[in-house]
Amino acid sequence: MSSTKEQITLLADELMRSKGYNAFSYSDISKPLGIKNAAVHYHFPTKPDLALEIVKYHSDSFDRFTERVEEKEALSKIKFFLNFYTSIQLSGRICVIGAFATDWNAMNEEIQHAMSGFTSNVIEWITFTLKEGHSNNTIHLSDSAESEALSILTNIFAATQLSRITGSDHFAAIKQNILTRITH
Amino acid sequence: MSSTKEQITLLADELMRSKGYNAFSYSDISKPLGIKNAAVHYHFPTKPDLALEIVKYHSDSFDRFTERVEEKEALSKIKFFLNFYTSIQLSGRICVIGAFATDWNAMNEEIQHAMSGFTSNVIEWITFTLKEGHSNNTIHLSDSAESEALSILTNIFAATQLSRITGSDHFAAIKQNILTRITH
DNA sequence: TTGACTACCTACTTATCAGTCAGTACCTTT
DNA sequence: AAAGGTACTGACTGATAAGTAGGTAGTCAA
Repeated sequence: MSSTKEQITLLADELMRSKGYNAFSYSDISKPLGIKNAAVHYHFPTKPDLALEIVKYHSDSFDRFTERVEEKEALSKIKFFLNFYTSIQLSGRICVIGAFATDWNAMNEEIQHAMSGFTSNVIEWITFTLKEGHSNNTIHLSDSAESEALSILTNIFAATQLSRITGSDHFAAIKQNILTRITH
Repeated sequence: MSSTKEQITLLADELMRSKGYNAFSYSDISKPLGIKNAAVHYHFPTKPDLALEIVKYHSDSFDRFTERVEEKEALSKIKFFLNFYTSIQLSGRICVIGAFATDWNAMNEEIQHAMSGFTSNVIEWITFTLKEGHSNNTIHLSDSAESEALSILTNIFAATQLSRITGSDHFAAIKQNILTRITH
């Protein structure tokens, strides 16, 4: 049902987050989809165009996520957010933030700008949600909401990276540590 | 004073951690050093050989670091460790753990094994140091030493990545958050 | 002083990369 | 039925990638 353009985006995202931006080629996309390289270039003239689409895809996904959980309790929202990273970890991928950060200096300004905006949105959402939970006594904060948000975000996205190297037990431990910190 | 081999290793490490493993070529190394591509291949026949040397370099550096701070107080050791990451952040690089994690599935088993060993050593050292500080009441722990170690490590190495995207203020906030947590 | 070794260089190969362009089949719309 | 747009394919190109073969200058030990 999904269009070729969507299939390309999804596969490129998968490749980007499993091997890295410069480790996959247009052939790695065209071959599994049974199309030609030129077809990929038709939808995304250059590789940076494709990278930009990946950022937009994550941006849209995150927006839809925040809408889906909007009516839930603050602590529940954070748990859903962390569970989303569990699914990333289980599929052997890493968070898009870490993937782009590594190749940052190989990216153009447009992509950097889009990634900055997306990442800021994520930080703002966590910060706001922590404040929300703090104000109704369901979430404990021992530092400013933004500092705690930054701490949680770096913990969980780096956990997807670290668990690649040292195993999934470490992901679980880090996730649990976050929950212990904000609920104790 | 430093040999060509050392210069190659240092530059490759710099490139790896600023652009990513697959974004630099042997030409990016040979040109700035005023040597030919073949000279780089003489010291490191293949690119994986070069990547392995980078891991060994960080492994050795970390061993020397732990020896240097051996006689210091536990909290001081952690502060030196975090300050090391500040210098990484200031030079615009990212931690080698994050750099290899992103390109993990593009690395061979030998490199993965070396990185796993190195990363485990880092985790063990932090864990041991936290226990040391906890036993003489200079470091506060609200979870197991290993979980706290994993949390601190992911915080600080992801902070070098995140600050690329959203600015160095976030690095400072995350670093401060770690210190607040273990000293409060 | 001969022979081996180290640390290169010159010149090359093969593969793959991103990207291009002319052409075409198949819809719509008019 | 003609015209135009969409979504491709086939057949390229030029650049660059990693890697190699063969030669050479300098060092050093016997």
